[in-house]
Parts: sequence; structure tokens; C-alpha cells
Amino acid sequence: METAATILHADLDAFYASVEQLLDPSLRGRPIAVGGGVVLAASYEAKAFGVHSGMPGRRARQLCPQLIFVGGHFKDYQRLGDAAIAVLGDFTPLVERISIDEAFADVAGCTHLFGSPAEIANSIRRRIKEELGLPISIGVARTKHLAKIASQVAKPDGLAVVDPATELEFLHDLPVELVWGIGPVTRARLVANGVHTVGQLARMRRQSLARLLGRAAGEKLMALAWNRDPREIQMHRRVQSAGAQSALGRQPAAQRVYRPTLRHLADRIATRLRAKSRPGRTVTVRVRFADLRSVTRSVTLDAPISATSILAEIAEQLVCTVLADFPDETTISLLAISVSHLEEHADLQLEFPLGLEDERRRPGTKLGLARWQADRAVDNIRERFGWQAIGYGSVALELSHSVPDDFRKLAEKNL
DNA sequence: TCTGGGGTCCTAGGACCC
DNA sequence: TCTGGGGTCCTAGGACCC
Repeated sequence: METAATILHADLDAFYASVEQLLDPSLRGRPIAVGGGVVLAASYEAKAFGVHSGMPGRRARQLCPQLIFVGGHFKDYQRLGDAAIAVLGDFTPLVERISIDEAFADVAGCTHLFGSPAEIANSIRRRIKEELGLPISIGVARTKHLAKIASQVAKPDGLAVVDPATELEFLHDLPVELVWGIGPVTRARLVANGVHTVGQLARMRRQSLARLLGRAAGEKLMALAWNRDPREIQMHRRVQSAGAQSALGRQPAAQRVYRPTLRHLADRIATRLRAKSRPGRTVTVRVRFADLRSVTRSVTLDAPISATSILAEIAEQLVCTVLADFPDETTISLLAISVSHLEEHADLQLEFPLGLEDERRRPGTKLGLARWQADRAVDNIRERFGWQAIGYGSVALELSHSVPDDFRKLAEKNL
């Protein structure tokens, strides 16, 4: 007996743009883009002109002269995104949120209460439309992978249910790039080998696929092409890393440029790590040069850290090694810091000896305890008076950013 | 004319240990 | 002297996703 199709994938349509059109009715039916220097989201009317997220604002205006740019109501995005996901939670606790506007749910255990999966999906869509005023597309299938594909096929504002009896016919007619994990590079490789559809992918020989894409990737894609997706709904996922980055345009590779930027990035990351008591052991920096090539350097410490100044200093050392390795590169266009190997500390007190331990291994720096206390003081002041109330000495709070900090926060996952 | 910022996972080589 | 296997961790790079 085959399993029933009980996995839902729900995806709010053009989410940020839809919220803007909800808040300001004069924007409805018109091409709009959230953002300015860069497009953060585009309405369907704008997408029809080829406008998409990540696109430079100038380019978008060229493609669509009547495009309306709106600043963005980030608090409302968070509020409405949370509310939409909460509607799913009214039907089943088995909800896995993927991002602010997207989630999986397994309704196998609640069909006796609310009807078939298709009926549940319809109820969810109706409620989100009536209560929040937002369009949402839902795919229903036997696996997460196929449910996600179905929701993409259903867009905009639609429902697609894939009957297990005919799922392979449905899947095999689709273009390969709809498969999760096939991006531009992999698609190009497949197309170069005459593989355009999921069906053609499914009929490839394992050896050919492994040669083309590597063994693990090949096996994974072959499984998905036959709709063998073993992934289950995961309600609570722990995040593996926390990072921040800043595009710089074109700046000289000089300390007066990278020091304040790294301080700012380290400040943002370390504050999050301390707030969740999740210090990390591995620090990675990425330096992107003017030609968009990027280089990474990382170091894994004996003990986890979450102190702003320590993170900033390690990051600066790593950036120095990059610049020393590439002496001909005099212009940088982006700096990034990421902290991984995150540990879990129930109590921040545990980091006391670790700060001292770090001190022991890196003699000549200031006392770790003092740094820890300084961070706690800054955290406390910010908790009471806001982020801008206080900063570290050489951190440039007034750094100009192409993307507002409020938008960045939306993308942060809970540690 | 150069895509911003937050993430995940995989690969391959080398160090090191048994 | 040359040969071998297996496992873990670290590092650098790359593809992909939202």
C-alpha cells in the first residue's frame, strides 16, 4: 500500500511586495519593487518585466520604467509572516518553517478532524486570504520535495495536489531545474548532456550521473527524480552557523577600510551569539575582490568565543593573511565573517574561563574577563535603550549600507 | 554592466592517530 | 624500505536555497 499525500508546502506569493500592496491599495495591480539600490522583492506585475530580487535598482528601472519603489515595512513582514505560519499551526503541530514566508506541514494526523489534505490546504488558503489579505500557494504531495515543486507549479495564488498514483508522470515531464538542489551550474551540466527533464534525469545511468556531478550529489538527485525523498518534517532545527557580511562597492584594501567594517560585523554576530548563549569555535572570513572573485580563510580555536573584540581581532588577522596571500589585489568589494562549530551553553558564566583560556593561548592581549564584562555592559545598555545607544570605539555605526539592518534581521535564523 | 545578505551542505586534500 | 587501511578533524572552495 502506498503512502498518502499528506505533506503540504505553503509559500506566500511575492511576499514583501504583496504586503506593500495590502498596506497601500493604490499599489495593487501595479509593478512595484521593495528596496532601492537593490531590489529585495518584486510584485508579479514587476516580474512580468523581468524584474527580480537581487537585481540592481537601475537595471530594474530600465526594464520597467513605470516601476514603483517602496521603502519596506519590515515589522509588518515579520508580523504577517508569523501570522500566516500560525494558521498552519492551527491544523497540526508538525510544521517546519523554512523562512519568513514558507513552511512545510504534515497533516497525516489531523485529516479526521479537518478533512482531506486538499480540503485542509483550501481552508488554509481561505483563512490567510480572509484574515490577513495575502495570497499563498500550496502544494500537496507524498514527499517534501514534490510538495515544494507542486507549490511552485501552483503559483500564483493556487493549489496543486499530486496524486501518488500519477506522481511520476507529473514529475518526469517537468524541467530539471525544478528539482531541489539543481541550480544554474548543475542545470547547464545536465543540459550539455542532453538532459532537460526530470524524466530524462531519472533514466540516466548512475555512473554517468556520478561522473557528471559527483557521487553524493548524483545519488541525491536520482532519489529525488524518482520521488524517493526520505526527509521528514523537522519542527526544531538548530542553526549551524551565524554570520554577517557587507558589500563595499570598491574600496582600497587598507586597514582604515576593513578594520571598522570588521568591527561592525563582529559586533552584530557576537551580540547574537551572546544573546543565545551559543559561542563558536570556528571563525571564517571572506574577502571579495573587485572582480568578484572571493577567498576565504578560517581558523578553529580550542575554545568557543562570543566576545566582540576577540572575534574582531581574529577576523582582522585572517583578513591580513588573505591580503598577504594576494598582494596584487588592492581593491576589495565585500567582507564577511561567519562563526560556526557553535556550542550550547545554558549559562554565559561558562564562558568566563574560556575567555581566560583564550588569553592564555594568545598572550599580550587584554584580559579576557575585562572584555567579557565590557560586552555584557554594552548588551545591557542596548537591551534598555536600543542598538544605537552605544557602540564600540572604532565601530563605524554610520557606515552606509545598501540594505537596511531591519531587512537583515528578517533573514537571520534563530540560533 | 558587474547581485545583497542570511544560511546549508558537499568535496577534496592534508594532518594526525591507531 | 616500501607498502596499506580506516577514522577524525581542519581548511578552502563551490553550489545552492530563501
